[in-house]
Amino acid sequence: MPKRPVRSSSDSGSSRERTPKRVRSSSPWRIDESPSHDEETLKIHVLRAKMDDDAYASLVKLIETSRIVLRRHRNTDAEDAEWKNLVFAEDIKDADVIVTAIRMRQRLERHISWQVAEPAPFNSSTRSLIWQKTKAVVTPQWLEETVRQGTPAPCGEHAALNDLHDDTVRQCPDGPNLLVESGSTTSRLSADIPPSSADPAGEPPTSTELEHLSLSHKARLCLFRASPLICPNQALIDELKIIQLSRKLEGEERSMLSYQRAIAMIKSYPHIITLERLDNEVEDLPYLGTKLVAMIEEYVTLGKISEAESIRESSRFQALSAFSRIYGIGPHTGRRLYDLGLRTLEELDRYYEVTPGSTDGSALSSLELYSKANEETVLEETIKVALALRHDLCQTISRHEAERIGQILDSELAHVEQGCRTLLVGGYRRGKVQGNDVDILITHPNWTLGSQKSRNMSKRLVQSLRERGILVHVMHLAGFHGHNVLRTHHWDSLEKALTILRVPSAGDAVNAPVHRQVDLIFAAPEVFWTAVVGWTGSTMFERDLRLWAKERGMKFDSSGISRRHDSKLFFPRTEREVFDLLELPYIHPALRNADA
DNA sequence: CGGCAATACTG
DNA sequence: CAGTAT
DNA sequence: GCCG
Repeated sequence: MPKRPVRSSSDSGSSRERTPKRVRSSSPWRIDESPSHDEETLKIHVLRAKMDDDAYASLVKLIETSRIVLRRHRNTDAEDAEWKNLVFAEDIKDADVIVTAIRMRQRLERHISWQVAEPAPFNSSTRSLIWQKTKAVVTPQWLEETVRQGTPAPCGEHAALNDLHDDTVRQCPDGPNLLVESGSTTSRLSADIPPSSADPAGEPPTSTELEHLSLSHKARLCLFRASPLICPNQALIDELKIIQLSRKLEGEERSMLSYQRAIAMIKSYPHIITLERLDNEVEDLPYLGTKLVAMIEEYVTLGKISEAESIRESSRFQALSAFSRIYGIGPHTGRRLYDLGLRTLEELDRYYEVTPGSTDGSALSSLELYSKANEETVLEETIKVALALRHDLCQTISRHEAERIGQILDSELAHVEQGCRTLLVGGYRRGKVQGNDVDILITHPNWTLGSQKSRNMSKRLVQSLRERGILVHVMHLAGFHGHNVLRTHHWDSLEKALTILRVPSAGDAVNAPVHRQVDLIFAAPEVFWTAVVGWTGSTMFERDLRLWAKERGMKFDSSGISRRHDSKLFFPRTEREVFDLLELPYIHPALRNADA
């Protein structure tokens, strides 16, 4: 039975959930699951022999753009994972893993000998033998599979040579202990090959043993697929994304959703789409209907999608997409500004700064709709700030800086209220190395229902940050009042503050810090793990979660999980319990990247 | 042909 | 209610 | 735009 008894409110402090080992950062409360200071790389060399240029290039690209997690234990908890960047090793001697298409020992030795022979020309065959035994030697499928899953595939399944099978297994970066787990991971592989097997979405596993089995790139919901950060068809996705964005900007919500779903589908498709694969398999995937298949075919044969091209070139699209990057300007406002003749952000500057008293007649008159000629509304103020800071806000934020911002917040929190815990969520938790904003989830053990204690924490923190000159602007401050519900003693179970911060960087006292958008989410301890899942994303993953929950008579949102008929609330005590409760297979955050 | 995530704030 | 944001 |  996946269900857990529900613990009621106040004593369910999530402090129990911390893994005592592997707490490395300065704040003892920080849930430190993927710190950069612990970051390592997994070096991979690709033997060029017996591979055409395209295959070689795509493998190298796959390596260079990927990031994976190693799991230490059988039941993967996010807190027990370690990130590795994949890097391409020029020199085979530096590699931890060797990828080759060669399947015969004699040929392999020839190629490996060359490269070893260079620094140590004599006795190369002996030498090559030695370090074959220090590295895993695997097929390209291992790499594809690894990237697809976001975590190392079992080397035993992909050993390039039978002779070296045992050495390869021993040297596998997922470690010998994971191989024991296989059964699941391994047999899931074969799910690719036969078309067979019922759609797992229709019949979810009830046992955690079957979790991996239930993941299939053919599933309708991304909850049952593995969606890695980068995928083999990224260029195609970039094209479709243009069309998707265009639909959104033009107000075609539904069409936009279809593209988003198609993109998510492709995102979890583990192979490069060729014409052959398109005919055999891809065209039957969910959400790839007539129109999308036609576009994919166009892309596969011509290397581009004409509609995407023309959208890219259209000045309307360029203007609308630029406008919509400004906080507070969405599709509708963007189109109206465009209709007023505005085309660039510089023109927007003038618009929002010049109060619409009178200037040139034509366009400006209708601007009165915006501000009632008297007070500057909050929205306008926010738009002005966002416009003024756009050069900062558009710069991407490195994971390193995101983590640093998290640390600053930790220390700031510490003197606002003792005992806070924070967790970096959003894209960074899914493994992104850069992003446009930073999402930080905050909780406090004493944050309980009846007690006023540490409510208003958001306000106090905001106040304190403002006094220190760190907080520049609050876009939006919201007390997210739980489920309206009757007998829910839950009032402030979740609040959020969307802010602009300027965090002084440690080493650099010279340059002014860049303004960053930081979303602070405050969750009561009972809903902490629900909030974690709700704020880790990706967007499609969240939509599918809610969809799935609804189909099963449950209601999911980041401030709580409840049963629809009786509104009974559930308070999962780990992230995994959230999945169990919804009868879903656990998916590591790194595999929730269902958006482009 | 209806439905597509769900919720809160602003104006 | 429509629009925007998460 | 696609699904049930």
